[in-house]
Amino acid sequence: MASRDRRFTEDKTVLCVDMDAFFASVEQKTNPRLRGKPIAVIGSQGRTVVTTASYEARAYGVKTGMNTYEARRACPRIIFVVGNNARYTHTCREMEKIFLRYTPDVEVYSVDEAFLDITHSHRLFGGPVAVAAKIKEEVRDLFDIPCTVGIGHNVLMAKLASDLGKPDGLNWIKKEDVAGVLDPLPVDELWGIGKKTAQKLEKMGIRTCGELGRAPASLLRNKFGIYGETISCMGRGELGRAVEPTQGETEQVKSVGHSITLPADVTARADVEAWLLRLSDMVGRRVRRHGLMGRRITLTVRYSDFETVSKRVTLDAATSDTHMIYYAALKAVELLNIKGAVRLLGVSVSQVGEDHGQMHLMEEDRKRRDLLGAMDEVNNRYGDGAATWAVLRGRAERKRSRAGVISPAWRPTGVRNVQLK
DNA sequence: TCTGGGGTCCTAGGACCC
DNA sequence: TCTGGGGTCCTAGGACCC
Repeated sequence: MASRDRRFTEDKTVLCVDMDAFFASVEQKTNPRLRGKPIAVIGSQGRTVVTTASYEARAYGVKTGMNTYEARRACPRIIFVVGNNARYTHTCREMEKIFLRYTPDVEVYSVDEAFLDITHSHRLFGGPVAVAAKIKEEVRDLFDIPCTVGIGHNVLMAKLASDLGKPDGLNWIKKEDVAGVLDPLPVDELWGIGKKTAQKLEKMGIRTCGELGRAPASLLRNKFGIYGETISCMGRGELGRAVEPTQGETEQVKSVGHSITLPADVTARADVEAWLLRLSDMVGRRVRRHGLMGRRITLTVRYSDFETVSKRVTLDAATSDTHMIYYAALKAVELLNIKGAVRLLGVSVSQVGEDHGQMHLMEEDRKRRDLLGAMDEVNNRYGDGAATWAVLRGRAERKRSRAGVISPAWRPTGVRNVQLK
């Protein structure tokens, strides 16, 4: 059914605005000494990977996802810069204001990428190319950073146009040119087809989008299920997913979570518990800030050999309480029977819904809720960790990094703004 | 100095019921 | 007793994205 919707959606005029090496560009703009140099933006200190490499670094082969060791081997002069999340989300917010001048249908897909449906507005500004050019110019004027704008008749083609147009490009894949562009294009250049699917397709003798689009849909359906129908359409440049305007602060999410690769592997149960309390508190605060509650708690554990396992615990009632989340995580630890050195821990809350307030809280519960509220206020005003739990002292808390984490998947508003403040 | 962190969606397989 | 089949709900894990 979803695939059928995808097939028969009418043509639109869609822009994909994608910042070029966004985090690196912002850092180079902010700090002139970094301009023209190979830099890599990384998460917090410790065991981390390259989040964004500047184009100067990419010339040496530095790529997103490389660990710092590999990056330095590829480019000995590389400068590592710890990311500044507040700066990126601020820039993203300001950019959204520019987009909204051209259409109300703006989907801020991530902190560095947005889709604009300009089907009904582009004529006011002189057509799709004029809109794209104006947006590029305004972004350049205001922020002094480059972006690439792709134009297509749907989201899939707009995205592909921007990918093919990078960097600092303006690329329109007109409908009549779609087949010609797709025919020789490797399948994994399409948005939604990754390495694994590309490998499976290759075994079937399908390497290009042209081959994918011409392959019998029944064959793909048998091999990939519903997804097979979707990629069959994608091979022909059809993907009807509409631009979904961002809801801002009222946006609904399905899960809220945090995870961390520990500064060093831990084996002691007390260390695991201390980190879990810290993660539970981060999750609880974010959930409470947005007036949400969730019923399902998922613990994720990655061992030193990178084996990653998870355990879900479903509560009798939804909660936003740090301690309820924490106790559920501890229960999951018991069920998992953790053995060996732990590299990463994650806690997330799902089956999330709005907190409508509890009419008949017990006295105990009300006290706890008041305490959490007071702690949230202190932390929001004075910074993460100003008010914390006694057990954290000397363990996880001491190792807390100032930088926090950065993730390109963030959005500037709503629950998916991950900044804890 | 080996390999981040935030999400969404789909599927296989087990439990349970009729 | 030598073993149905359909439906639903739940969980763990995988693929994909930025």
